[in-house]
Amino acid sequence: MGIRDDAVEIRARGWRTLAALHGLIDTELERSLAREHGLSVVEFTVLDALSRQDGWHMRMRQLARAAALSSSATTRLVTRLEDRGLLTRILCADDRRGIYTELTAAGETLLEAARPTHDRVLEEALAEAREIPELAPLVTALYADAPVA
Amino acid sequence: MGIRDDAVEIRARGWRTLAALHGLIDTELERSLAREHGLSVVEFTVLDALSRQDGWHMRMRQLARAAALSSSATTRLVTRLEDRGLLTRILCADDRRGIYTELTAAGETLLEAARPTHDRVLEEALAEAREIPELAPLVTALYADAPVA
DNA sequence: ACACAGTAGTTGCAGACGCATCGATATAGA
DNA sequence: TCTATATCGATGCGTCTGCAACTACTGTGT
Repeated sequence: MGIRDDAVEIRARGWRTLAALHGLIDTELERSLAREHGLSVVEFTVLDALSRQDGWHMRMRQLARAAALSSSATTRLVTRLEDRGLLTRILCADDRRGIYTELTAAGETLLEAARPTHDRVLEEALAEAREIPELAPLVTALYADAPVA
Repeated sequence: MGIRDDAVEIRARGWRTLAALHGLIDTELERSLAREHGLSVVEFTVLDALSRQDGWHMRMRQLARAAALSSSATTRLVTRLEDRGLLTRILCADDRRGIYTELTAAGETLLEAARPTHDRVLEEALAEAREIPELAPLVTALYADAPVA
């Protein structure tokens, strides 16, 4: 058990910390967004990703990456949001295999309504995590990773 | 938009980074552990948590926390692993509501067999994440958070 | 022009999850 | 002591997920 095993253990510990912090935040966001706006975390993530996109449209595959979802899950997620009138599918003219998704006015409205909840709960969850010794350093690192200006 | 909004944006960005890194690692671990050992990430997490426990037993609720799972999911997860003979339920003598879970020899064996896969894929996933500009700083922070000695 | 490999998105299917609820036990208060 | 409240784990139910297979389209090489 030398340097090599240490590295393995450090990675494993880091991963456990990362997973624990992620789970904590995700769980609280899930509950609050669902209760107050009828949105899941991935749904919010997709709407948010679309709103931060130039021209407000993205292809399914980009969406899948942004939400860390499989393509099949993305299909159904987009279908759900489309059925609720929060976004629309737009056929790609140049590549007829592709499909663009774009936020509707209703989607934008709901997103902006949900954002305060999202931000508040995220802040609370991070504050809570800071009180847990194993998680505190990672929380600090998260703030430190902010862009320089 | 002053200091306050900056803080909100920094948190949101940090959360997106955290979620992206978690998703990347989780997806790769999931695939590899399933293919090579028939284990999901949470299943591995539970076996690993049990193996790092003094006396090798934990209560359901501790397990739920360690795996960031609801208590109902924990019940079914333990049932699955018990049915496969990887762990056993033990009634609590002092608190008859409680149930301890303990690794069996088979569980320990499978865990040790799966550990190399877990460690290797984790290393690969982190190396991959390091190549992605948005994720690289967080990966570095993960290593830096290692205990001093 | 044509076959072929690669990519985009959808669908069938089985498995896992969380919420709400429930029975059983523990603990605190009148 | 007896009742009220809280905690632990299990179960019914509806929803979401990934994998594998499929269709449709693109681009390359011959």
